[in-house]
Amino acid sequence: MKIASFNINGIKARAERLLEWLPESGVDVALLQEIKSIDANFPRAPFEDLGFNVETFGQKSFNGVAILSKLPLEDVTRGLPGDDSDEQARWIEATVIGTRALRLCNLYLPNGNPAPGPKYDYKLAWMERLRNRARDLLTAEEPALMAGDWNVIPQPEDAHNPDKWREDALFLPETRAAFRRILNLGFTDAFRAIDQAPLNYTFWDFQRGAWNRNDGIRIDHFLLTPQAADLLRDCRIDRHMRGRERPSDHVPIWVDLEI
DNA sequence: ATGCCTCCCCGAGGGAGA
Repeated sequence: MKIASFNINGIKARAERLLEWLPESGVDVALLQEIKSIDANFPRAPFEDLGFNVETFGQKSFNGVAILSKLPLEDVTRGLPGDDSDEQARWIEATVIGTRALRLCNLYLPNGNPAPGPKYDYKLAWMERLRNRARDLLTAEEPALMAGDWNVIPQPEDAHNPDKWREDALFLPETRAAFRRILNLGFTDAFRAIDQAPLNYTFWDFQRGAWNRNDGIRIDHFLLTPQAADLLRDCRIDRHMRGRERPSDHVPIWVDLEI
């Protein structure tokens, strides 16, 4: 089963790219972030015509996540547990059944800039809630994954120019420590399990010709439970998507699981 | 040193992104 994560930076602006990439890539499941759309305005029909089931958790203008799946999606839940007052649409879960069940958690982690400040406080609090959900996933001892735009640069080799990011919410020591606290519960960073090389990025800024200079960062990640990691066949980044017409600033990353 | 693009809202120009 091939499962991708893709921050599309607006479904209306990216529907065309997405509709050509889905058949090309042969993904079974696509976890989308930043749909920037309310559920009612998500253009479901063209994706359903390609054979995908569509589950969305959107909001007006900002954020918003969605799951496209060729297999039926079961037990869909919306919103990260732990704060009923949180109105930002950044988390959706569902189960797909292959040769066995796989729980999918699709996340759009807060950016957190400027740091310090209330936005950074929100990011760290959100990561603490995420850690609680992650712990419960491990307790189940089943194949599960948490994937999406984590807005975390885990290590210096995950940035072309790490010094530029030293004061940034994506790379501050406290951010990286919070990410490690989740990872060290017992998850596998799927990309690093497959490829340890530097210069592998998933985001390049629109400005300053970042793409042409490969001035990128690796911030889109797949974290696998041990039972999912046992099934990992491959994990790759579709970096060619950044060079297409009217691209997102992120590109897809995908895993192939033997399930 | 610097938000230099691109998206959203909508129908001007500001907020957000990372």
